[in-house]
Amino acid sequence: MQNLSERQKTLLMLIIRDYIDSAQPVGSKRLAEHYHINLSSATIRNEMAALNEMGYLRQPHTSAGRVPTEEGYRYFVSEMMHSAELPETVQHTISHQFYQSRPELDQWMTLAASILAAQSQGVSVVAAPHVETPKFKHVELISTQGRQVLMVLVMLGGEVSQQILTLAEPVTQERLSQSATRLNGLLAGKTAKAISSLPTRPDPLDKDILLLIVQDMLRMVEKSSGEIYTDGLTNVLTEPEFSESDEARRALRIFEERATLQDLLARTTSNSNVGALQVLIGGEGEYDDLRQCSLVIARYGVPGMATGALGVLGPMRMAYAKTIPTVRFVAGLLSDLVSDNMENSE
Amino acid sequence: MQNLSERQKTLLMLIIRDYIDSAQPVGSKRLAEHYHINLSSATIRNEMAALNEMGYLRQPHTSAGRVPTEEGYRYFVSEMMHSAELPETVQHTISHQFYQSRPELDQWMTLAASILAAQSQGVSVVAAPHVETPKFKHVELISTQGRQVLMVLVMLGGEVSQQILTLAEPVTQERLSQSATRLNGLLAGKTAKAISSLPTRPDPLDKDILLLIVQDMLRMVEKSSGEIYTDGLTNVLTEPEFSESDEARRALRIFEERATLQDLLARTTSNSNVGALQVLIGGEGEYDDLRQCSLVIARYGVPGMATGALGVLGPMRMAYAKTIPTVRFVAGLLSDLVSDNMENSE
DNA sequence: ACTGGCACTCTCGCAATGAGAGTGCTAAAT
DNA sequence: ATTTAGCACTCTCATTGCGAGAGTGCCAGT
Repeated sequence: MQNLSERQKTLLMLIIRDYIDSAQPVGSKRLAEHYHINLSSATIRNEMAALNEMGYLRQPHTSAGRVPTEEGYRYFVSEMMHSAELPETVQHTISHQFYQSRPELDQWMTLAASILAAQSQGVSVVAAPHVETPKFKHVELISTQGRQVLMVLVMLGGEVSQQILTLAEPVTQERLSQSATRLNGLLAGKTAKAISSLPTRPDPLDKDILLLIVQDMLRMVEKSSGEIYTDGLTNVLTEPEFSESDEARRALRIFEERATLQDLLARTTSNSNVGALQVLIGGEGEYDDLRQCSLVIARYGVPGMATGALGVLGPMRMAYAKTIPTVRFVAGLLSDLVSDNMENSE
Repeated sequence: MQNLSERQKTLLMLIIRDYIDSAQPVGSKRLAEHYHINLSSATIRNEMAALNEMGYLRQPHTSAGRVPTEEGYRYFVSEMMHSAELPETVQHTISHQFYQSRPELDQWMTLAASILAAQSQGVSVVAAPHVETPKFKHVELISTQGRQVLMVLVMLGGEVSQQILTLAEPVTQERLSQSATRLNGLLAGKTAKAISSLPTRPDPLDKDILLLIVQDMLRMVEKSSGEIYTDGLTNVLTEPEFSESDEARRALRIFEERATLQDLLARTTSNSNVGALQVLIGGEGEYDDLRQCSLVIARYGVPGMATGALGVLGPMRMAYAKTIPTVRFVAGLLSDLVSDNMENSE
């Protein structure tokens, strides 16, 4: 599979690059004319036939131009991966935006999503950093209305999670505060696991509330996984792939049901380390709805502490040359921000 | 403009109804055959010509069928408004879903959005109930990370609003809690206005923090306006209006920038009372991006206390007959839920 | 006041046609 | 042994022409 001659390689790269921004099958003549390679169209034809054979290209119909296959895109991406670097001016513009925004997670996530979408002309997804084994720092119980109580849980590292509890009967704010204070003393620095194995000695005062709270808190901490931000949905609607086939359009439904999206992002946790960038092309056989799409995705953050994921979804014919370095750069930037934040808090 | 004969009226209604679910210009012959009116196609033609003249119908090209104009839709809607009622079975199904969901605002909003989208096949928008002149109930300050503090503000009525503050320097949780306690005593039951006119007597201990907090809180309460939930974006992508012209597609951008969306919803505050249902057809000259769309919108809640808005956006050719009663019914349901909630808390 | 009939118009789908682009292969040239 | 020129062939796509179908407006007759 790696037995591509140097010439075949450059040719393949050229063809794919051309197809990516023309969206039309590219033929030998066009290639020979537009790019000044010192080769005749006939030679190119021969090489094309070879690339066809090897499975990197395919023809929509006999005697039309060539179009990259998934394999073709994979080769293209793996070749380009190393070389691609974001121009310094762009790097500066982006950094600038981050450092002049308010230093809040929420702002950063929104900004990251917006930058990724704008640069790549695709749909961006950013998952907030999340601590793998969160440790309890502080809890607050706030009565909002009748039997409803807002529980705000702060993890070591600053991650915040909240939930509304509906109690069996109204409880005053004073008693809630007392409970919270006791919990804070009891649970400081503990992980979810440590808490669950805590002796549940009956508490004469308000044990049922306490139990409920502990339970809910566990559930919350367990399932929590960085909040998800997206942007650029409308970008992709103008791409021919999406306005024609509604197969591609179905892919957008993913963005309405966050569940599969989280799934997709979670995938990167196991498969890759922070810094490594993955490109999923054509759903990789696993995600049927993404058969016509590509996903460029990366983890960011401080491994072992807090990590998140971010990426761009687009048509398979996406502008990898711009998207990949952008994703990589923004991931690096967020990693720095997260790690700065960590050190600050020690 | 109201000088429509009874026959013209029924004809117009029939034509529009037919066009709404066929999406194709409707002609006299087709009309005469499919619906057994005791009229010949020739007579219908005459009436159609009249309706054309009056501006309710128009022809895409000379001698094609007729298509409703905006005026036509307006007439259609205003006629149908009263009669339309949701079938009882559907009413029950919907109520059931609400009463068996967890009694949390967040759940209700999501559910409402999902029901509206599913019933109407359009894009739904639901704005959480919001108190016009919110009164302070409780504040909590929680240190999350370094200099960052999460401020959670609870209004009378149970509305919750939060914001992250970045202080000049780190402050311990104890001191934050003290400040919060003092604020709670000082501000209980006060409106934003009342707070702003409070004497800002310098506080020896931590006056700068206090000032900052009061300021930020005011800003927060001022600008806050019920959170917005949407659903069904993908519904509308299959409609011919959206997959063909990208003019319509541009309308969807509105859902990415929540600002204009809030604007749109806010419009209903001034224009209408709770219970009244508005139908904006073709953007009504004000919203250029919505020139091809219609918006069915209603306020819900308890006037003077907490109100919100909800609605459905779709192509001008939307299924009003289903959308309007659904919007009305869900608005009523949410009104009940909100008002129940109010009483509960007294 | 309605309807039947007629002439007319406009779209839409279908087939035919021809240009253009592309291919593969073979034979010549380097 | 590569590369190239040339040729025959294929397939798409845009254009054209044409007839069917649907629709209209109007006039004259019930």
